[in-house]
Amino acid sequence: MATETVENYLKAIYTLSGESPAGEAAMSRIAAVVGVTTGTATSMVKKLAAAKLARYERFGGVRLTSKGSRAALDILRRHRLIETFLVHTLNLDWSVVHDEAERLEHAISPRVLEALDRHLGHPASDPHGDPIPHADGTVAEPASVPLAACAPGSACRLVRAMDQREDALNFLRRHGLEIGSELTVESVEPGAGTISVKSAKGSGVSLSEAAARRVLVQVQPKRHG
Amino acid sequence: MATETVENYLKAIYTLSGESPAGEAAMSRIAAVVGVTTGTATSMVKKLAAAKLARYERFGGVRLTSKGSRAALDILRRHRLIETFLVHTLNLDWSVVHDEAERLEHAISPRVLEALDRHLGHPASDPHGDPIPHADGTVAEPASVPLAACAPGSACRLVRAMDQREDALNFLRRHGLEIGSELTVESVEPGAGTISVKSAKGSGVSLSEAAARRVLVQVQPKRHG
DNA sequence: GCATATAGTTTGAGTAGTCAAACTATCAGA
DNA sequence: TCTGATAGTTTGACTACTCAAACTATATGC
Ligand SMILES: [Mn+2]
Ligand SMILES: [Mn+2]
Ligand SMILES: [Mn+2]
Ligand SMILES: [Mn+2]
Repeated sequence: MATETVENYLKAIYTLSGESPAGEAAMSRIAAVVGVTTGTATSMVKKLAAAKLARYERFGGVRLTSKGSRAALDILRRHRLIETFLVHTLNLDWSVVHDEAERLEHAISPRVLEALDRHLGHPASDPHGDPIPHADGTVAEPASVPLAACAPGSACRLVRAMDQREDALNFLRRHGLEIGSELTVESVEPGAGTISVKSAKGSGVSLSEAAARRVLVQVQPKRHG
Repeated sequence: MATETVENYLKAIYTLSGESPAGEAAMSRIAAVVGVTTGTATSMVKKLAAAKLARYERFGGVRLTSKGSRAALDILRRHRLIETFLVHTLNLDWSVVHDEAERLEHAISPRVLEALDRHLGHPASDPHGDPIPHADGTVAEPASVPLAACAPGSACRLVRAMDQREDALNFLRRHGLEIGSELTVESVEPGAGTISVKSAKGSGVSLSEAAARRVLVQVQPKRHG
């Protein structure tokens, strides 16, 4: 197996590539996510390339090989199953489980992982709505749109919170915004750069456009009548 | 916190000291348990001494300071709660959980540990009968005697399996010897160096004296009539 | 087209942990 | 008391990872 360090780099490159239009990860972003200097990231990426886990050329972007993606998905599966366990079985709050899973994901064996998956009933997504990759390396990403793209009056269901920092998740929870919450877009103020929504339970709340881009929803079909 | 490596040395020194009459751990035993050469163990023990976790002098034995013992008990608490979780919640076999816990024990935070303890109902002992140290650093070691010390005809209850190697535990399980099993000592053959016992469920079985020294029992009070 | 800010790279040095092999203290037996 | 055998120590070298700081390519803005 890869070392804990290598696993963290693979996960960082995978998620950054997914967020970028070019499908590439920038060295400085990798360094920031992993928590090292860019010089350190450069030398590590060279090692990943030598191990055929990443493709990379000097001053060009970094992307994973299929071998590297497969490994990254495996780590993501571990991470998300552990988060699900921490919330469903141990009753920890969704705002704290990310950091816990960040360490446990490197210590769990395939045997324990599959026992966990069985115990949880093979969940499709984690407490933040992130899809859990299957053991065979496939992932089903349910269709969804950023809340920021919704027109005023839209009725939607919150399906995923992309920003998993503790305070971001606490903010959502405090305002009745959880995975599965039904909400209505009250108004969009491009001038102020805010979006006001109202959840079924909980009063209305305003989000910045940046925050609303990191909250994914499914627009509800219109009701008859 | 200490590194994973340091934690493994502390646990090794703690358990070896407990097994030795002098209350000391020999360098070669530490090296064997941790899985390094004796030279490596020597240099690591020096670091532990510098960190006030162990006391040691050249060519003398190694023992933990109170700070070191406290740390070792904390690791043992994590290890045993994790084993208990793996058996009770995830239904893994008692013969495989030791190795799994060996890695997970270094990745679990106090928050997750206490949630696990709550979820399991604050168990007093792990699947092998090893007592689980309390969060305050105390341990209750219930009285017990080695099966090897029991006279023929004794009725006892199996309370602890000290040899946690996979094949040793599988052997016991296969012959109906589990934690809590009632058993009777049928005969002791000093010539052959064996002890024959019979469990309530399961046929009789012979153990070597060495194996019987690592199985702890409580002698049952005699029944009336 | 050229300067410069930015992003990326290289180098040199350091920490943590490890091994192989040369070496040394200790203790038991002759 | 000497002599090995055994257990423990030391040294030198290696891997994996990291940073600070000097350096360099690339993209932008004028
Ligand atoms: Mn991680
Ligand atoms: Mn998640
Ligand atoms: Mn361990
Ligand atoms: Mn145990």
